Amino acid sequence: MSKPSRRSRGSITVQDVAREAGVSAMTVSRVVNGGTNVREATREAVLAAIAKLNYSPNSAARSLAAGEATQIGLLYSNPSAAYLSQFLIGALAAARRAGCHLVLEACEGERPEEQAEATRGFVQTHVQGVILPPPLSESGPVRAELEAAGIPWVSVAMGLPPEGSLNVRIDDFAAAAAMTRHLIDMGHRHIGFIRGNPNQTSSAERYRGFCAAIEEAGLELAAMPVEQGFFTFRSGIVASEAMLDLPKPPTAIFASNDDMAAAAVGVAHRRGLHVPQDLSVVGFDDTALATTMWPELTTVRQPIAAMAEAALTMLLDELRAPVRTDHAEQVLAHQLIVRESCAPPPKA
Amino acid sequence: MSKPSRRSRGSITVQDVAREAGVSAMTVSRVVNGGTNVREATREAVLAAIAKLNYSPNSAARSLAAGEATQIGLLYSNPSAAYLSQFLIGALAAARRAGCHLVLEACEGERPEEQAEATRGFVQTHVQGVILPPPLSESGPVRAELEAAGIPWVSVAMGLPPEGSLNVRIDDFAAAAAMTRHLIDMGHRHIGFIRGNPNQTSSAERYRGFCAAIEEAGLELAAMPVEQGFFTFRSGIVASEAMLDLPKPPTAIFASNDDMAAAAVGVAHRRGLHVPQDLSVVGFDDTALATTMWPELTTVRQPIAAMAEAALTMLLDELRAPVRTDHAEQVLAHQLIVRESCAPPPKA
DNA sequence: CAACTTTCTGCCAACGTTGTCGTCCGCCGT
DNA sequence: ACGGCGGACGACAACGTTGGCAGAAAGTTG
Repeated sequence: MSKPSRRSRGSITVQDVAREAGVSAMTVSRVVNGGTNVREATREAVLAAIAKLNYSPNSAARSLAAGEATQIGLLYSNPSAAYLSQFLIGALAAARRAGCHLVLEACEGERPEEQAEATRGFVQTHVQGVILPPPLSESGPVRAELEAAGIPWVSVAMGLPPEGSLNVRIDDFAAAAAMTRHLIDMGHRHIGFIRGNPNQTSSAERYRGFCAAIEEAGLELAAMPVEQGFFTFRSGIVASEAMLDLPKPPTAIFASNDDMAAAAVGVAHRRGLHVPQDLSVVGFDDTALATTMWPELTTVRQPIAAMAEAALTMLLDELRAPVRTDHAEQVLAHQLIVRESCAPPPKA
Repeated sequence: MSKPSRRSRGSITVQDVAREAGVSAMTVSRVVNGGTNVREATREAVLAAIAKLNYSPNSAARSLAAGEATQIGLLYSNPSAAYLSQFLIGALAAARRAGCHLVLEACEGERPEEQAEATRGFVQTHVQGVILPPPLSESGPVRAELEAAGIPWVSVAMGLPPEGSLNVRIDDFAAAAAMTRHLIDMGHRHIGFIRGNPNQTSSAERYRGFCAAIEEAGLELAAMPVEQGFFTFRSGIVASEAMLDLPKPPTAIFASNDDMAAAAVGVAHRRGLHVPQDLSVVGFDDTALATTMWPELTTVRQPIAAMAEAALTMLLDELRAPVRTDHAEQVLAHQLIVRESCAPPPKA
């Protein structure tokens, strides 16, 4: 017997499967991927051999041979940690299936130069494509830098994506409208709205959704208190205080994200208002925060992990496409999550 | 000119660098990794060529040729989302440097069979090693399954790791003692403690640290209210209510994690107690929650990302070691984060 | 200066997979 | 019945890197 090889990992390869099934390695490969032009009997034999030997393809060899994109960038700034972890889970799952690596890069700064800088650091590491979760999906400097380097990117969760961009999102407008309708259906007629950070188009879309539902119900939009927030907990405190200081405070507050909703609940408690008996509060995003507060928050759930997966898949399709596809958009379904922070308004 | 190759990626390879530097590909490889036995002049020439051509090694080819471990499992259950995102960031960074893939698997269930099941699913995907963040780092079924399959693993953040295990952690005992001392230094003499989930040894260690600091200060341990919690927000509510219902409630509450501390703050607010004027509350972990509440939480920060990196590195060392190293342990530094939820006790 | 040791460096093969292209076989139409 | 055609499959090379070995260069000693 010849000594096998100096550095054999002893793992099962296509060759082993091919021998077992009595076919060639190429046929095994064909069965494993897609499997066009393989006779049914052959396929079954191969599948049986795979099962018997417990074969799993070597992803390194696969990437090498196929010459596929292997480094995908993910530029994150500081969305809520809960958002990021869900996002990473989805992206990782898709990346592993595709056999590519995720390259993370943090971009903490707000300033344009900082964002451009982080992006350049990225370009130099030879990533073939970039995924941009919010709020960076809307950052001008980042996109300009990628454009200049000729690197394709996918924006995630933009409210209103520009024409010709690759993006994955939910329908912020419809979700916000549905939430507003839920409040109206409960009997609220005086609803405060805390807007999101204006640097994201989803803020505007959510506000639009709110307005549309109000008018659709025949209520007077101008009578609704609206405060500007910035998606941060602190901005939520300021906005809610302003709202509750009004001569006629609202009976419900719709905050554009969970952090600000949590702030509203905190402010209400501090003023001796009970939630939801005295004041209903609802949020948006369904982050972990929504269930680590009391009462638990009624909110809108985005399928974050699924959005990340869709983004990565879209990006890989783009990279592997022989010709540049001009534009792709995917809108995933959101979900209204009803918990305990919302009740009919107190009797006047 | 000969047409290059049917599937040339046009990327820079070692060959290009070698040609540019006037050496062989092997020498380039040696310079890139470690660079033992290369003359200084040669090294410089190679580095110059690398810089000039902007070369970056192909990780797929590298993994393939070196035959290194490429699939590392990460079995996560449901620690706080903030914890997981930090953990993933650290693990991903290390994984990319090492050129290996992270395989995630969720393990939501509490029941032993569910945990064993999730682990088996893992074993079948041919992961070479597994990282176990808390609370799974202490799960008997998971570890038994891995042991049976002969897959090495690294436990992260166990309080008191067993002999002969690979693990990365902080000193929970010292951290809890330091936090307790901080409260005592502020003047508190009557401090309540909410214990963590008994399924994790870090809970016991944190409690030990608390006790040690109390006795060290000459206070009577038996006089301190202690309630059992389970690291969840809800368990924190129950524990804090019990504590504040006491005839002589404590002036400060030390919760074994941030979620339970947030619950304590919520309960206090609901009873009209101001934090920190009437009651000080401190937590442990420094998750995102600590800064999305009001007041912001004094807590202990674990270097989560660094722990994940250390765990992955340790695991790879283990896998590549020719002989099984018997035992490795790494204790990273924690940090006391002082914020606003803590003040001297009210005058009696 | 010769003989020997040590440090460097290059050639070849191998890692496990997929793309290309050619061959073979059977089926169909005429 | 024969030529053509297309589907199924295999042989071979290539992907970019690293390990083993051998040979060259440099340094050391008598």
